[in-house]
Amino acid sequence: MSALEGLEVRRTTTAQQLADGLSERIMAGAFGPGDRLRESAIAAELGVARNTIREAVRILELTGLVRYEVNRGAVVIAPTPEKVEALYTARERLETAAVARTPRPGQLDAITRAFHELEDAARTGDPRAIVDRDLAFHQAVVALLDSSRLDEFFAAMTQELRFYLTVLSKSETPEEVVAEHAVILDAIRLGDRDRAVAEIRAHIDTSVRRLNEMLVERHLTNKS
Amino acid sequence: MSALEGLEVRRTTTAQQLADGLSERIMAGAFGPGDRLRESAIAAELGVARNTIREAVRILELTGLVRYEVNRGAVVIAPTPEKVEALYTARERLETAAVARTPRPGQLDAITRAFHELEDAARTGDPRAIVDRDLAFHQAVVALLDSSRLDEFFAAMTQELRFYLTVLSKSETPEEVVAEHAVILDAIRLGDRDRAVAEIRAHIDTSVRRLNEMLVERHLTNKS
DNA sequence: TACAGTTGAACTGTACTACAGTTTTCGGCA
DNA sequence: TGCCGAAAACTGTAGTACAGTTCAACTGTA
Repeated sequence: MSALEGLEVRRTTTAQQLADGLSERIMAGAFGPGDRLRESAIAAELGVARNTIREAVRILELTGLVRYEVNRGAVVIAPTPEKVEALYTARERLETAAVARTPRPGQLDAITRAFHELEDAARTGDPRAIVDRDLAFHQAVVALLDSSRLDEFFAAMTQELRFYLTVLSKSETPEEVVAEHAVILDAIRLGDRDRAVAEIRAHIDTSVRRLNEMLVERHLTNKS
Repeated sequence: MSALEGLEVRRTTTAQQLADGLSERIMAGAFGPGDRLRESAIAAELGVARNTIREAVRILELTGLVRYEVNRGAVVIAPTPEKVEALYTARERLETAAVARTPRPGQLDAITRAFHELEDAARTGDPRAIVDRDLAFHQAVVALLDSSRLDEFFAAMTQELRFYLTVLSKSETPEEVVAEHAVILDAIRLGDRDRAVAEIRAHIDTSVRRLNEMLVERHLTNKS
């Protein structure tokens, strides 16, 4: 079997590929929040039929990056204070529940590794990479819950959040980011559950506050 | 604004209506787990175009009741021991995290109310109603987490679970169901978090075990 | 100048047709 | 019985068409 290791045929559809591609573009900011995805335009530009684009966008909808409005088609989600709040509340519940559990050794290692990768990213200073590692760290924390379904759910939220962060072009020095996560990791490693919970809370609190500030700011500049 | 309360025009598409209808049929058992939803057949029967059915099924996919397989189209999800396990694990994590929190008065009332409705349903003996109230009780418990996103996530899982239960035609006397939930409610009302967590665990444990037994049974009878 | 009403272009939602490539079925063959 | 290959059934995609909706520019009016 090893001679055929990794060999695989196409096993995907045009619509799926389009969905992936569109997802990337949206994440990269090619479409802003609230923008409509015009089917005919996209179809023409990419040389595919409109119904294929429609399928692709429906697939995209699964990831939560766009939603359909009747007679307006697919619209890129837009962050609002309420949505950000709801997202972070869910995160807080999951992450605090996670750190309240006794970690298995492998899980601790995974979190520690995630932290070190965050440090590495911070050194390079690439904001995009930092955000990625930041979210990966939290994903590793949620993995403490030992639930694949919750892992998936969190991953979906992460995707949404990453988009918001991209849109709002986060501001925070890499050192601060690392420091904030270091205390969380510390508490987890020491087995100090209460402190871990408190640190997670504090971390999420400042995050949501900062995000909302950026939101108002963006709103104001958009008005002008 | 109250003069226009509840007023709303049609605001829905054919595909959405079809999705709702199909969802009902699937839940009612018109399509068994693993069954394919054949587009042309459905389209012809309902007198709509095939791409409209396709859209409807994509919408259905959002609820998790079907998933797409390349070149096989939409397939109704089927319970497997692994899936049931994963589903219940996620439930356990959420519900135990929920009862570990201090409930607001309104929340306690909601749970109590849900319990009484479960009792009422148990008296009628209608299995379908009992399952509905059972799940509603747990939804009320998860609401303790105060997170709309988690409420939605749990609701989606509930939908999936309800389907599994329908398929496997659950066996358990109404009295047992009520008794199991009564102890949970009790623990919550008394503010005894540890016991609440333990009761939730026990409840979910027996549930998953019973479901898996029914799964094996079904598997065996299907083989014959 | 501000504003309500009208109009037309741009789009979405849906239908229908077509066809290549895949899967499934089914009858025969060993 | 179990395997094999051809036919049938079905999915994925393309392309066209059109009614109904949305939106923005235009018009006339106060």
